[in-house]
Order: sequence, then structure tokens, then C-alpha cells
Amino acid sequence: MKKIPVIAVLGPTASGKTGLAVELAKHFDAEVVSFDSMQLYKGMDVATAKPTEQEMQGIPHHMIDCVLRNEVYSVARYKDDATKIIDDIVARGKRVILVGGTGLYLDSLLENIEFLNPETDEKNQKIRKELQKELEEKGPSFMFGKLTAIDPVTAEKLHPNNTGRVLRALEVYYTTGRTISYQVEHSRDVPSRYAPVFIGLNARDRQCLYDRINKRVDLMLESGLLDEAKAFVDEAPGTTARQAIGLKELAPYIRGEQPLDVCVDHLKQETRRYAKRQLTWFRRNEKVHWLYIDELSREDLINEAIKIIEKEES
RNA sequence: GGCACCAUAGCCAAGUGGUAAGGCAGAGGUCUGCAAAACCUUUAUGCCCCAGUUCAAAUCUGGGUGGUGCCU
Repeated sequence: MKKIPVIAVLGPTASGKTGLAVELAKHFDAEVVSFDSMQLYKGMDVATAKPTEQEMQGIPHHMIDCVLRNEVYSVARYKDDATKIIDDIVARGKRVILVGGTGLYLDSLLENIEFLNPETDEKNQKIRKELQKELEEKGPSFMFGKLTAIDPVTAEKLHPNNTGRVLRALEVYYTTGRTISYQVEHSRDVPSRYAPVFIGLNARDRQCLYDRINKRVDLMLESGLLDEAKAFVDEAPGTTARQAIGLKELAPYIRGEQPLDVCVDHLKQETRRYAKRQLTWFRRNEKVHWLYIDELSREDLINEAIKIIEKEES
């Protein structure tokens, strides 16, 4: 079967992915599919820096603004939903540009990773709760010991303090009867359907990226981030949406516990750290063609990207 | 001008004679169903400067410099 050619624009937050993606979409007659774990949610427009109508320039954007904030969403659902959308775009004779910052979502989609047990399963929920309780009562090393007995391969790779992953591994075993290492081994049995070209945006000078982030946070505040955060605090959204940077950091100010400037500094810092983590993820992908935003003009950036894509695909 | 207190990493900070805790920030990394999450690793040949005491000084002594507070 012929693979679907896709362009993936990736990079840390505030590196200019949105703008580049739209330009590439215009050039290649493509539609944009986002891989961003937070832009998925309705609302939260300012905090997640969703592209505005104006920024989209008429290019259709998918996987944005399509999930309710109190919904539980995750990689597995993303992969399924995005796959369908891509098929639809391709069927209409258009090309696909993936843009975003959630590395896990991108990889799961492109590498067609198979996830096993259904998250909504009642039995699964029950077991999860029991494990959580056991962790609180007996501590992380006890749980880690359990995992070592069941799935030494996974235990080997995890740190005992990483209770989230340890519990997840146990949960998978108790609900499916299979270890997570077994799952990992077979998760790529179905080969990838895509032929991706990766364009990565980064700054040579880290400080340049950080300056952009700081400035963008100030801009977000001017665009009504505080109002958005207030609504967010009142409604207590679902587990995933709650993690969004930009809203939770402002909560102490909204509750009157901390001055605004302290919260804003913290918010900027969290965003910078997030950018760093994104880079760590993307850097290990050796296929990424990196372009540096502090080295090239906007024009050159676009032209360079087009050149790379055309060369890769020829 | 006098008196008192203080001076340790980018920041906060422990350490009163035995070879520089910890936290934050920074940097690097892990990642298979909450991933904008969670977790890991790492950061002072040196404690304001000079001289002295001592086997040994961030720690004690003297002087200097800088800061803070009070008094005049």
C-alpha cells in the first residue's frame, strides 16, 4: 500500500509553527491537522494560543476546538480521531500538514501505535481506584515491587518515584492480563501508513525563545487570559484540560492568595520549562530538519521549508 | 560621626575548627491511554578582600571593603 505523504511542523511553544504551517498549506494545497493535546478543547483559546480566523487565512484546521473541557481525552482517542480526519482529507484530494507541540500524540499517530484496553471500561476504572488507594497506603516502593514481580522489563525502565507510570503498568496487567512490555512489543505490528517529512522550528539562542515566550504571555494577558482563567477555575474541567498551562497558574491570584505579578512570573517559567521538555522530545527524532528562527527571516524560513519538503519527496 | 548586626552558587539559604546541607532557577534526559502531565540526572577546588592563629579556618583574631538597622 502506498504511504500517505504528510508534512509535520513541530517545535517548542512560541516558535512560530502556526504561521509556517499556514504558509505551507497554501503552497501545497493542504489542510492542517493539529497535534496539540490542549488546543483540542473548546474554549481555552487564549491560553493555548489557538490560531485565530485571521491566522488561518481560510485554511481548514482540524483537531482543534473539538472536545469538551470536562471530557476525558487521551492519545489513543487522538490517534483514532486524527486518522479518520486524515483519510477524509486525502479522499478529497488534499494534502495533510500536521502541526503541534505534543510529541507523544504525533508519534502515536505517525507510527500507528496500537493501544489496547478501553479506558472507559468499568472494570478498569475500579482497578485504577484500588491501585491508587494501595499507593496511598503502602507507598511507591511497594507498588514498584509489585510491578517488578509482574513485569520486570517495564520495571527496569521506570523509576520507582514515577508512580503514575508504575500504576499504569499494573493497571494494564490487571485489566488485560498482559504486561505493558508485551503491549509495547506488539504496538507496532501494524506498520505506519505515513511518509512524513519533519520540519522543526527552534532557536539557536535559547534566550531568544524564552524572550518570545515571555512576550507572548504578556500578550495573552492583554487578550483576556485572566477572564478565561476565571471561567476555568469556576467550572473545574476534566483531568486532561485541567493541566493546561496558563490557567492553573493564575488560579492563586483569582482566589486572592497571591499577587498577579508572582503568578505571571510563574506562568512564564512553567511555559519555558514546557518548551524545554518539548525540545527534549523532538530532538531525539533524527529525521527532523531543523530551521532556526533567529537565523532566518520569515520569508527564508518558508522557502527553506518548501525546499526541504520538495527535496525529501522527490 | 558612633554603636549593632550581616556578607556562602544567578536567587533564597544551612553550616561556630575536620575538608561546603537543602530549595528555587538554569542545563541535560526518560517517555506506549491524564503528556501543557509525571519522573530522573546534574550545578561552588570554594564561603567579600588582606594578614594572622592552628596540623587543619566559611567557622577564631586584627584590619579593610560593602550592605542593613538604630543613635547623633
